[in-house]
Amino acid sequence: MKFDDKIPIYYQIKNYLYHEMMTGALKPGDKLPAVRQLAVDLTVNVNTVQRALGEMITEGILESQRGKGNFVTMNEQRITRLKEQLVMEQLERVYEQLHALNLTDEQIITSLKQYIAQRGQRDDQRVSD
Amino acid sequence: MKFDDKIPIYYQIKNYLYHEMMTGALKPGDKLPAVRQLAVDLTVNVNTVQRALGEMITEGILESQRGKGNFVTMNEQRITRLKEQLVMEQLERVYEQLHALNLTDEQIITSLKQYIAQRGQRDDQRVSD
DNA sequence: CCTAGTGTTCTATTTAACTATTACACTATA
DNA sequence: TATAGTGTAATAGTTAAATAGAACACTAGG
Repeated sequence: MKFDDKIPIYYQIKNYLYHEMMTGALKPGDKLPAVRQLAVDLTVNVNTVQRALGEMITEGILESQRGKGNFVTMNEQRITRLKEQLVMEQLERVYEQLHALNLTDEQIITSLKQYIAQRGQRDDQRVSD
Repeated sequence: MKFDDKIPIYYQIKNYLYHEMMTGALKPGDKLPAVRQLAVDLTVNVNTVQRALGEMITEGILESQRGKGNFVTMNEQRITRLKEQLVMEQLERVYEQLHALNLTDEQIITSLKQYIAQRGQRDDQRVSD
């Protein structure tokens, strides 16, 4: 896995696992790969994986069972709330950044629409999906 | 100045200066505060400031004159391109992140609109501007 | 009971970022 | 020419993140 060296790896691992949960690749109750296996898959050290998982366990998103494995919480509300929170964080950040670049609310929305439209064109050229 | 400890300070300083240029607080040809003064203002070390400025000089956004100071480039096209690039980076990032959270193109635009609308309400309560 | 698979913890080491301090190079000006 | 203000560079020390390696604790199944 490729990492952005501007951001701590354990932090990027958390985001990776969040996304796996949001897209349904990891569902409530699912068992995660073993920490040693995750470390191999992500080409990082076990301790780095453990740090990421440790925080997610503290947050109540994951549940650890010693000797068995790490599991996604069965509490679906927690996952729903997490998704809302992650979306909100992204919106806040992009809004503040673009606002700081002196774009108006209108310009922010317009530029996003344009970006998506252009991206659509670009993707259409690759696959006529 | 407050920094996000997830991101290198020199990197955040670059962004800060970018924003100063985008909002017109720093115009083409303007002289920046002395590196030592910037270090005091931002409560960081001179070397950290220097690292940020050094990269911006390499990028051609700033021009350094030994003994005189650091200046914003007179080449306005470079600044225009920089702004376009910064906006595009933000759009790309938020799009990819929200897409990874399984939102459709439509949902991405809608959620941003909603966010801005809600934010507008919130701001209206504070100041009837 | 033994073993394989799992999570957990610890120590030591390396590396990048940041800091602290000092020195050097150049410019303007009194 | 002396001095103050500026950028530049080098050295040394600190800290957080990441790595490497080992040991410990628990579970399941033969």
